[in-house]
Amino acid sequence: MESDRLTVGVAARLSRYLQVLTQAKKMGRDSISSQEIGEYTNVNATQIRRDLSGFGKFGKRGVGYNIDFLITEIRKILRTSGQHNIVLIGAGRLGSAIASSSTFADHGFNIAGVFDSDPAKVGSEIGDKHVQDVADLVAAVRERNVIVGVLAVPEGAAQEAADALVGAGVKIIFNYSDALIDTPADVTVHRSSPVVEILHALYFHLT
Amino acid sequence: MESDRLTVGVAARLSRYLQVLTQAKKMGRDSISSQEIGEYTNVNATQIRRDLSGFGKFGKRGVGYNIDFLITEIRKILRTSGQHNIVLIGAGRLGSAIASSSTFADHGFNIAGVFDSDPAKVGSEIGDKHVQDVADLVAAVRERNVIVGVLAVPEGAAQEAADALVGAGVKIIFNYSDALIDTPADVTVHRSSPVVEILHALYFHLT
DNA sequence: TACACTGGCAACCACGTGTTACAAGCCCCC
DNA sequence: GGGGGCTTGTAACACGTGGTTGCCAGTGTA
Repeated sequence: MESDRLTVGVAARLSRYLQVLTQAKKMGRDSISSQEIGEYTNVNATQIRRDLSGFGKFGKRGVGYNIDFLITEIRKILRTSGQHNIVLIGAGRLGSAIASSSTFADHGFNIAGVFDSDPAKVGSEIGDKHVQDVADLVAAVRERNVIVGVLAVPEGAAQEAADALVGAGVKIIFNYSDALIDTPADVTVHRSSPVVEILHALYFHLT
Repeated sequence: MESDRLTVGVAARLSRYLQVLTQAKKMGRDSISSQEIGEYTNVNATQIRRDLSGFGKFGKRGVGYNIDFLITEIRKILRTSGQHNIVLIGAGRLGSAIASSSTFADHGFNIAGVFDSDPAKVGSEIGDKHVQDVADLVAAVRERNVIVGVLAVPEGAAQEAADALVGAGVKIIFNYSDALIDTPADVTVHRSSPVVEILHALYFHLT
C-alpha cells in the first residue's frame, strides 16, 4: 500500500462526503448517487466519482454507492477509522451546546473531558459529562492520548485556554471564537468561520 | 466601474482576510503585514499581495497595510459595506450563544430577530433581543429586507425551520446543524462543519 | 548612510478541476 | 426476455489558479 499523502483538496472533499453520508444514513437512506452527494456538497459529480474511483470501485453502476460501505472506506482512506479522544474547553452556552450535540460522536470523536476555569462551573454536569478544572487538563490529555482540543471560550480567554491546551500537548486546536491565537509551529489552529462563509455567499448572491 | 465577478477563490480569501483584520483591529493593532495575515489564514503571502494589488495599492512598503483602511476597501470590493439584517431561528443554547456573541455585529450583520417555535421560549429574552414566534417570521423578513437566515435548531427541526425561512423569502441559509436540507434552487445552504475540518486536519497530522 | 523589511509586479510552471464523451454494468418496466 | 434509462468508471483535454522565484521600489531604523 502506497502511503502517498492525499492532496488537500481530496482530503477536504472526502471529509465533506463523509458528513453527507453520515447524515444520509441517519435519515434511513442506504444508497446514494454521486450526483446527490454533489448537490449537498456543491462538488461536481464527476469530481466525486473521480475522487472515489482512485481508491477502488465502491459504487454500483445504475444504483449508486452503498452508504455504510462508503463511510467505512472513506474512513479507511482518511485513516481516521477508530475513535479519537478530544477535549473541550469552555462550559458556557456554546460549550454545552457542543457537548450535548451528537455531531462529534457521529464522526468517531469522543469528548474525553470538558474543562472550564470558572470555579462556579467546575463540578457541574453538562450532558453526561462533568466539568473539570483546567488544571486537570494535562493529566487528561496525556492519559487519553488526546490530539484535538476544542475551544469554546469567550474571545478574551481564548489565548490563555489555547496556551493551556498547547502546554498539555494538544496538536490540533479548533477555535470557535473569533480570537486570533498564537501557537508554536507544530500546533495547527482551525477556526469556525460562519460569518466568513456568509460574507462569501452574500457576495455571489448580490452578483 | 467594471462589474467583473470575483472568482470564488478570491472572494473566499478576501472574506478570511477581513476576519483576521477585524480581529487584529480589536486587539488594538493598526497595521499588519501580508506575511502575518498569511500566518493566520494559511494563505501564501505573495498570494495575499496579489489578491489585494489587483484592486489598488493599499499597502505601504516596509510597513504593511493600514487595518482600518484595508477593512474598508475589502468591504467595498465585496460590496458588503453596509449593514445587513439577518434572522436567527432557534433560541436554545446554540442560538443564544450566537445571539450574544459579537461575531455577527463585528462584520456588519445585525440580528433583526430571533425566532423559535417553542411557545415556552417565545417572549423570553436572550441578549438584548426578545424571542418571537416563527409565525411572525414572514413579516420580519419582508419588513427588514432580510436575505440571510441562520439556523440554530436541532437536527430534527432543521428542515421545517428551513422551509419557514424559504417561505418567508430568505435566500441564504446558514445551517448550524448537521442535517441535510432540501431547498429550491435559488436558495443556497451553507453548513458549519467544524467536524469536517477536524477530520481534515487530523489526516494531515497523522501524515 | 547602510540595512532590513515590505509591497508591487512579472514571468513561469505545476497542479487541480471542469468539461465532455463513452463504455460497462445494474435496475425496472414493458 | 428484452429494451431503455440510470449511474459508475475512466480517459482526454483545456483552462484557471495558485505556488514559486526574482527583482525593484519605497519605508523605517540603526
